[in-house]
Amino acid sequence: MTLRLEDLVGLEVFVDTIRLGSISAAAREHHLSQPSATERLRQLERRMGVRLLVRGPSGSVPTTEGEAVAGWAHEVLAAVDRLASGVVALRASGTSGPLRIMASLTVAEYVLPDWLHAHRATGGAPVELAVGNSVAVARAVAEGAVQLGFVETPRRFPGLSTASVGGDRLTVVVAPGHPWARRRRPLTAAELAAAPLLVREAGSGTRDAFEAALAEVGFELATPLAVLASTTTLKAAAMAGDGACVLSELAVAGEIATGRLLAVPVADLDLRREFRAVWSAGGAAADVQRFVRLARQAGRPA
Amino acid sequence: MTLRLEDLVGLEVFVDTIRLGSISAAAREHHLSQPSATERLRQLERRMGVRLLVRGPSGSVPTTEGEAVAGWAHEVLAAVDRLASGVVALRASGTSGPLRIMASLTVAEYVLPDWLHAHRATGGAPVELAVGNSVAVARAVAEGAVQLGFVETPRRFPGLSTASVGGDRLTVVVAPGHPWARRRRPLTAAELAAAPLLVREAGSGTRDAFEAALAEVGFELATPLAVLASTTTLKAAAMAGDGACVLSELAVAGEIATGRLLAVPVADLDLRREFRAVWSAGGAAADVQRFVRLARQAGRPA
DNA sequence: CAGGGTCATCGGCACAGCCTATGACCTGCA
DNA sequence: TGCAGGTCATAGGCTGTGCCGATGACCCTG
Repeated sequence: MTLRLEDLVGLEVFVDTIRLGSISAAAREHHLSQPSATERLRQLERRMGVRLLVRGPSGSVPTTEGEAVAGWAHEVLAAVDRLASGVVALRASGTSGPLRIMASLTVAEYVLPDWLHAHRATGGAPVELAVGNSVAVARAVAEGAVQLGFVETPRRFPGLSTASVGGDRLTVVVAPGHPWARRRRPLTAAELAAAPLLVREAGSGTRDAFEAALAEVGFELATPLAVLASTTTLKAAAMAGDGACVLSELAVAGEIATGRLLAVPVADLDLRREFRAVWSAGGAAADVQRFVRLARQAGRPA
Repeated sequence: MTLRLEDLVGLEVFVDTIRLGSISAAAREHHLSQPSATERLRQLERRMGVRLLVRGPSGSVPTTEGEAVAGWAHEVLAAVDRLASGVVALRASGTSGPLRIMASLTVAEYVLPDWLHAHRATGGAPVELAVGNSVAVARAVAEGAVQLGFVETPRRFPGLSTASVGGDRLTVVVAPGHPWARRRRPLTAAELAAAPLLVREAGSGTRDAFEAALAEVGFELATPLAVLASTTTLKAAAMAGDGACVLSELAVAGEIATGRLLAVPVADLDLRREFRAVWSAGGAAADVQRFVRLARQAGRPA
C-alpha cells in the first residue's frame, strides 16, 4: 500500500502547525475549525502510520519523524506552488488579461513559474499565459495576440525585438550503472551521434536543438533507442537504466545533485541554448518591460 | 484564490490519462469507475479554470495547456513519491523491521528517499527508518538499536565500521538582488565570518559543519542576522532577499539552476562534507552490505 | 482562582464523491 | 449494413467523509 496524493490533504495544515506552533493557529490560518484541523492531522498520521506531532497543553511540536516528514512535505508544497503559479497564469481570465504572455514548453515548464511567482510577489499585474512552440510564439507576438513571448530558438524574427533571458544547456545523462558513467574521457560528438538514445519526438524543442547542435559539426542522430512523449517519462526511463538521454540541465538538476542521474561530459559539441524574450518592435508597454527586466535579472549569468 | 493541495485530487488520474491515452484506462489503473474518473477530471479543470483534455470517441489527448500542467504535475508527483518512500520507511512496522536504519536529518531529507526508492525497486527487504543527529545515530548503531546509520560528521567512531557514501558541499546563496550577487571575486573566509547571516539553530548538522569549517582557518561566526528553524524557511527568507545563508547544495540545487538563488563562491574555505555509512564493526548482514553498496553507487563521485 | 491558551471528544448534519446503469458516438470488421 | 468493442457523458441513489458547534480536560500566567 503506497501513499497517494489524496492521502495528503492535511499536509499544509501540518507544516503550518509546525511553523505556528499550534494546531489551533494553523486551523485559523486555513479557515478551519480546530476540531477539523485536528481530524485532518489524525488522518494524516493514521495514513502514514507515523506519529508526527507531540500535542501539549501549550502547543504542538513535531517529533523527529515529523521533522523529516516536514522536510519532504516542503518539497511537495513548493512543487504545488509552482504548479499553482503556472495555472493561475494559464487560466483564461475572461478577455481582460492585462498582460498576455506566450512561452515555449521548456521555458513554461521550468523557469516561468518562478518568474510568475516573483512577478506576483512584487505586486505585478495579473498575467495570462499561453503555451506553444517557438514558431507559434513568434507568430502570436507578431499578430498582437500576446504582448510578450519566450522562445528557445537562436533564430531572429524580423519585426520583433528580443532580449536574452538566460538559457540552459542540454546534457547527456545516464543512470549510475550505465557504461558511460565510468568513462574518464568526455564523449565525442561522433560517439554521441552513433549511439542509440532515448529522445523526445521530432518537433520537440529539445530534440530540435540537439539535432541542430549535431548538424553544426556534421553529424546526424542515429536511430533512437526509444521515442518518448514527455521529459518526465524520459527521465524515468534513463533512471531505470534503459539508456542515455539528452535533456535540459534544468530538467535534471535535482537528479544530478543527488546522484540518481550522472551527467556525461561531451567534448566537441556546443549544447548551450539561449532563451529569448520577444516583443513587438513597435515598443513595449511598461508591464512588458517590467517582466522582461525581472526575467533577465533572474536568469543566471551562465 | 490560490490553488491548494486538496484541489489536486485527480492530478494522478490526469497524468495517467495522458500516459495511457484514455480516461477509462486511467480509471482502471486507479481502481475507479470511469464516471468517477471523469468527475475528478472535471473538478480539476473547473478548479483550475483551464481545459486540460480534448475528449474524443477514441480516447483523450491533452491540450497545449494540459501539456504544461502535466509537466508541473510530474514535478509534484515526483516530490510526493519521495515523501512516500520516506514515510514507508519511517513507519513503525511493528517490531519486525528486517532492516533498521537511522540517518541524520540532511541525509534523510535529501538523499535517502532516492536510495530507499532504488532499494525497493530492486526488490530489497522492507526498511525501518529513524531520524536523529549524528551522535544519536552513532549511539544507536553501537547499541544495536539499528543495523545501519548515516552520519554527516567527519568524526570517527570507535568500534564502528564506516564507508563514504558521497557527500555534499555547503554553499553560500543569495537572492539575485543581493550585493554579493554582483561580486566578481570570491568571498574570503574573513568576510563570510564577519557578515550577519541567516543560519540554522546551533546543534543543527549544517550549522555545526559550517562553524567547524570556519574554525579550521581560525574564524568564528558573527552574530547571525536571524536564526530559523528549518532549511525551507531559510531558503524562503534568502529568496525574499533578507540576506545570505549557508546551506547544503542539495537543498538549493533547484533554486540555483533556475536562478532564484545564486551561489557565491568562497575562496579559502573547504565547505565539502562527507556522508558516511556506519555499522557495527562486528560485521554487516547481507542486506546491510547491499544497502551500503547501493548508496555508494548512487553517491556521485563528487 | 479566574482567564486565556492548548487539544480531545461527541453528536449531528450536509454534501462530495462513488458506483451502477444507460445512452450516444466512433471505429473496425464481417 | 449491422454487430462488437472501444470511447466519454449523464442520471439517480446511496454511503460515508469531513465539517461544524458545543463542551470538557488540562496547563500556564497573572
